[in-house]
Amino acid sequence: MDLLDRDGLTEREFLEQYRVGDYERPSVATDMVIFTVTDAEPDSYRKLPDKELRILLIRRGGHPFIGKWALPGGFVRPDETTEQAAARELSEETGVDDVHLEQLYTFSDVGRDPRTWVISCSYMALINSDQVQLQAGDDAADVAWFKVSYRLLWERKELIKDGYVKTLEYELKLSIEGEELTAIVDRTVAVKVNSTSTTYSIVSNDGLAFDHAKIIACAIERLRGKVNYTDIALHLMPQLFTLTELQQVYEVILDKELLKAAFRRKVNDLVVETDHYTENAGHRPSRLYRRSLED
Amino acid sequence: MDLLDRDGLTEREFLEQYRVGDYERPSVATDMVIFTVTDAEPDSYRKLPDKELRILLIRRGGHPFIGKWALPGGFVRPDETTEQAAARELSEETGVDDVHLEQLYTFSDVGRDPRTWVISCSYMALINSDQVQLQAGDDAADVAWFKVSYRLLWERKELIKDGYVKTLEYELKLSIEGEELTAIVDRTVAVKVNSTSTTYSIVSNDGLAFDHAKIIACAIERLRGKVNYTDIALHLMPQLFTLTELQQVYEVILDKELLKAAFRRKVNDLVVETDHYTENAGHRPSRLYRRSLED
DNA sequence: GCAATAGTGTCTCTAAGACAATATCGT
DNA sequence: ACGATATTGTCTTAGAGACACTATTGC
Repeated sequence: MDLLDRDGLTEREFLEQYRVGDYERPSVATDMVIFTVTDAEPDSYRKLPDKELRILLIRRGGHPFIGKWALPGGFVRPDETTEQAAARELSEETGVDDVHLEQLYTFSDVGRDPRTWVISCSYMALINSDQVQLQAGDDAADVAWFKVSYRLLWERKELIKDGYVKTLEYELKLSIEGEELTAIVDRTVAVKVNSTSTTYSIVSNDGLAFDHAKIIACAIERLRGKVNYTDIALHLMPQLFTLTELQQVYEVILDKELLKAAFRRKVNDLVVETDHYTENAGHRPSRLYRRSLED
Repeated sequence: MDLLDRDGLTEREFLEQYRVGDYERPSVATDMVIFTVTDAEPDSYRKLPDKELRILLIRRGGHPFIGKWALPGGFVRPDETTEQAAARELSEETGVDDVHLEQLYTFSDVGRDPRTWVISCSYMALINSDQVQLQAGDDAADVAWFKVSYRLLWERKELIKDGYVKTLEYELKLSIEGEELTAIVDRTVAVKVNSTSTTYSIVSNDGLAFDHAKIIACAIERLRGKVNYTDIALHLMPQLFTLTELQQVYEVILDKELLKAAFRRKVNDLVVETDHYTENAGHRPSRLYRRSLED
């Protein structure tokens, strides 16, 4: 049963004598887009607070991109998977480990890291604000939860030979008290007879390190897509929540308003009602729900 | 504007003196799942041929996994992206370059390659049988287009503390004249209060190298998912095709029968009718369509 | 009572499922 | 004429969008 290769070696013999060639290898890192939802300050008494979608960024303390903000991340070790590396980073950075974690995309543009050849496998994590202590950082001047806004600025469709090219330009705005980062990201879809390809490019970028504006854009689009056909948004909710709060989270993710009746029908199977209600709200109390673990 | 780091260096100075550390780096490869559709031999005169979904595999000529079949792939070079590496492999292997190419997932299980630490960024390509010459290989005894079948064998749901674990077991069968490879792949979805995670594992595997059964399963699931809400299947069609042929392609991908009337309504916006018809079919001729380049 | 939110009812419109009826070729 | 496929029609059902109406609290 032991097959021999051209040199007459068995597989075991081959592996014993195997030496890693000295061709060049990249560093492989993971970068994480960690989302959570927070409450804004309510405008007036008895009004419900607005929800805000936020992601965690870290200010770089060394070159390259010193002083710029970057996604949390780090290099993958030989004894772990990229997913384990991402979970490790997440735990180090936020102290949380039971979260929704999902691989996004692997970025490998030549020159994306000016130091050396680095390929980044990006992940998205969703945390509810119960789990993580915001602003509580110790030396936290260099770690912050930025409010996210991602809006389509314009789109253009250009006909070419055997197809067309469609360009969508988005503005990504990340803000905290006293600081605002803005990046413009293009998504270009080239449709030809036999192929369709999509590429992202950074048009301008103020304050974000590396190609992280692309990674964040990619994460937001994934999140927006999945919100519509999965229960992914429930990972951003605390244990108990009202349907209005859930709807606000959907709205802040999708950046558009939803109809109440239709929304409640839609999420009906994703949640379970409890016997608890909100109190002292200045208006009619609301039933509290929890995530359904059925299906 | 030139910020200095702790050592008093500007970014330029830092990059000039930067040396790659000697911590371990992985090799990064791309593996490609290349799909196409072929016609089976028709049973009788005047019957339409059935469609078959196929992928390209290469028989390994050296250790490890000598004699087993593997996905085409190769290592990524420092001057190219993973996508360019995939396109290069595809072109070398099939001679085709204007195809639908899409990143799937990055696999990094420890020990997935017995030689050394290899992380694989997998891609899926869709080509139509017009573009590639099947069976035409020169030294093609070691390259073959395997017919694909991927079926759910059973599913189980087990309740655990704070959630449940759902396991779906699939049989992946790859066959050519005189050879059949079978792998059993489990997809396990663990749903807990704060997290949902999905993992694939290979239960048994007869004839496929590395973890390629997982990669193929991942590709088929992506293809099945996208067929329902994109025009991705049209990349498997020749320039001109009948709606019945298109329906057969959908059916062989999804492994289930569709209703004709509903199917035609659904794909109506994805195709454009032409003035051509099939001829000499032994029955009523069918209008030929082409892929729509609108939307 | 009033402001604000909670929760439900219903009409319409669209898309999908199911099935049937008719059309048109090659032999 | 017959076998096989092509193409269209329509009834039903499910879901989303739109909008309106009633309910309930704290102040």
